[in-house]
Amino acid sequence: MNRKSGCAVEVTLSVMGGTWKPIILFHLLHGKKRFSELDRQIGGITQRMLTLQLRELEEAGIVERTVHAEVPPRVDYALTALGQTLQPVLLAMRHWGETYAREHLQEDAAPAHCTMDTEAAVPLQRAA
Amino acid sequence: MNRKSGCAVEVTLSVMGGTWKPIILFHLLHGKKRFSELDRQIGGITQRMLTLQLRELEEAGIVERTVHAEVPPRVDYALTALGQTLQPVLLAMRHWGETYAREHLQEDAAPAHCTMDTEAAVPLQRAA
DNA sequence: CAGCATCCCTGAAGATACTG
DNA sequence: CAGTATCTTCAGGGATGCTG
Repeated sequence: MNRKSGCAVEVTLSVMGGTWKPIILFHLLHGKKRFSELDRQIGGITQRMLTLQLRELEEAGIVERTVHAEVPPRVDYALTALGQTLQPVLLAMRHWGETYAREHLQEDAAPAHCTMDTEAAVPLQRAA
Repeated sequence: MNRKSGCAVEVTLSVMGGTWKPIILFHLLHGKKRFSELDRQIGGITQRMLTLQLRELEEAGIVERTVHAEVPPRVDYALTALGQTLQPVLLAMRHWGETYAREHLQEDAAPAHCTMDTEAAVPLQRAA
């Protein structure tokens, strides 16, 4: 746990900070996803990174990993109740990014898989 | 600009991501601050890092740098109107961090300089 | 399919010293 | 006071190949 100056912001960062975690979490807001789905939907991530990040999120109690004892193997990941509470943060980030891109970058909006209906996605279970 | 998978979240991250930027921005929510004030209030950051991060934020149009032509030299930093729009994101992060720390880390809340009255701080100028 | 193991590399961040 | 200038370290991340 990294708490350089003891700020609550850093606690959040230590859990969902980094290059990939916010993106992974964002895709999971949609609902549970399989490893390969995440792999495909998040362009550019390596399997190694995806695995590592998912493990860290799992250890922080943010995502839940379910292994189905089948052949071929199937594993899916979903946000835990605690993970759901990150929704406001993630949505705030997305909203800001969209506005910034639109008003300051003059680029088109994010592609469909990112502009997905997250507002109407999974309802918050613990507004904390 | 890093847009690996084109997500709006990444746009936000590219602007306010990293180890120090959120913390710096957080301290600036309070109002304008001098270089040395930030240096002191953010425990553990080096002058070099502080300078670098502030320059990047300045270039992104998030903070404004004001040089006072005096002796001894004085420079202060403040959020621009655009920077103010990050408030919701920052506050959401802090709020989540506080709750997480309280409920899952069983540690005391953040120190005073972080629990500062940011809710009542500078009002949003462009809710975007 | 999901994911480890290995090796490698870059770039973010730190330490320290100096200056207009 | 508010930075620069160097040098160094190291962890985040990439590529590839193998396996239960």
